[in-house]
Amino acid sequence: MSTDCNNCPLRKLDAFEEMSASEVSFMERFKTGELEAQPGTEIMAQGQSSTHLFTCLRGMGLRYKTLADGRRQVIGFVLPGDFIGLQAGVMSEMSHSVEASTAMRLCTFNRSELWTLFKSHPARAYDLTRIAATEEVFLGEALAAVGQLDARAKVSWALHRFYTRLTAVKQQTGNTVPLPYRQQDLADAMGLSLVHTNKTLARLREDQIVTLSENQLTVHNPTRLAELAQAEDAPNVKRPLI
Amino acid sequence: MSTDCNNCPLRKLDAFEEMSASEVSFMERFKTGELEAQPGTEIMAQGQSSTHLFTCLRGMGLRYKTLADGRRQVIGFVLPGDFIGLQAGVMSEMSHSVEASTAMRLCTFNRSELWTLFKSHPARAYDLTRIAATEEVFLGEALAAVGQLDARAKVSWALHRFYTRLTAVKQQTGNTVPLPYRQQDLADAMGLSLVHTNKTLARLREDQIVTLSENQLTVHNPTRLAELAQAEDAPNVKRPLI
DNA sequence: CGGCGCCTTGAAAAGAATCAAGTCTCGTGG
DNA sequence: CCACGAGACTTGATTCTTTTCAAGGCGCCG
Repeated sequence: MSTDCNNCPLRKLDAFEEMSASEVSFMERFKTGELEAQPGTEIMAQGQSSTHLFTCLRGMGLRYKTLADGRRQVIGFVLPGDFIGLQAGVMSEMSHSVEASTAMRLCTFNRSELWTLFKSHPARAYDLTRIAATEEVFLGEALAAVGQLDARAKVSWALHRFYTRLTAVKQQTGNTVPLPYRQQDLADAMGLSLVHTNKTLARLREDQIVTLSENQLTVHNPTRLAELAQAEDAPNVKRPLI
Repeated sequence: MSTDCNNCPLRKLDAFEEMSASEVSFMERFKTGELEAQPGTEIMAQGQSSTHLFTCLRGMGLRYKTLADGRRQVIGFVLPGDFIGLQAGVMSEMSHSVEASTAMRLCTFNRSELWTLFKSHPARAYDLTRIAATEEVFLGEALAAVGQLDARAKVSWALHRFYTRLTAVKQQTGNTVPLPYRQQDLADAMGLSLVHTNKTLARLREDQIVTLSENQLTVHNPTRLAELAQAEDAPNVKRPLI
């Protein structure tokens, strides 16, 4: 039932770093099990603590914050290989919620073991810090996109980022990837209204840049999309997997 | 000339955690010196690596990203106690630049010693991760503000956050704090135009909420400001100091 | 004195939000 | 088997927030 860390399908991917045998065996002990989350399930709740931490093994989700007035800001998309709950792990509580958009399979860890990880496996602790720093970079880019770009560029940015990340974990077939989010999710991610997001998507489709339908994103013109998104070409470095 | 970590003026503040004697002595060794940065100096540059990491001891600065089209997004404000260069430390390069707005005094550390820190001082490594996670929380809130609030709330949010943070490190006198940033900086932080930011500030002044002039921010009505900013009252936890 | 950087203010233009229907699909229950 | 309703996606019309354009003021320094 549960996947052995030795045979972790993610770690084989180019996107992730290799791990020494002793590290793998530590991860094997660190991992307490697996969890299947149904679409729509809230995996972690804003303001709550959690005894468990997760790594997304399969499926996709959404990170979001709920504001005092009820508005929602989508903070990011959870894709295979993403770590969930770092904040709950090292701080008192989560600053955002995490929800499953598709069915998701999660590796589970005990928060209480996190300190053991720091004490006995500094390399893994270092990796955790890198994951946090990577997340910070990501959020900085999102902030720049939401703050500075116009609607067309914002939507392009979100789709480009999503396409790039999903391609890195080999979820694409040709130039199309699954995209299990609603337009409302996209709108909430980029700070746009649903209506305007929809019209912007229609224009991108007319211009033969991307097509978004039936939970599938097809990129017809990757170059143009990257231009519109003002994408900074990341020097495709491998990232750690917890 | 250089401040002894034993007598660090910051660590005495309520905002920061205590540190054991052995930790202090490690920090003393970890710290390689101090640096005085003049206003306008670029302390770290986006896309560059750095052999040094810093903690801000005195003064204030600005983190920002420059986009492909030349626009600028201010990512955050650097205040006393803030760590600078975590990304350069654990990743190949910085994703944003850091600039001094006032004269700044910086504690300097060697990037090459960072790994020693992880190996020999797991508690300090844990603290570093918490700092990264805190930054992530911060950016998430900024993203929500920029994405969801209207101009008035955005400006209120920025001022409220600034006032709150600066008060925590005891830089206020009465209800006024120094604010060494230009309106353009504020505008770039919240994704607004300079003109609109200016008009919004004028309205907040008319409404007797805050006054911003001559590099001083005076908060006349803190309650109303927090309301407008939709501030989530943080459970004033102490944060680690590196 | 002149120029430069920053703040301020008014008017016009544009971009995005809101309002208001209407379509399509899919699952449910009569 | 079909009517029904919910949820997501579309589209047009209108409103309004925010940007852009333009110009003037003020303080400071060479």
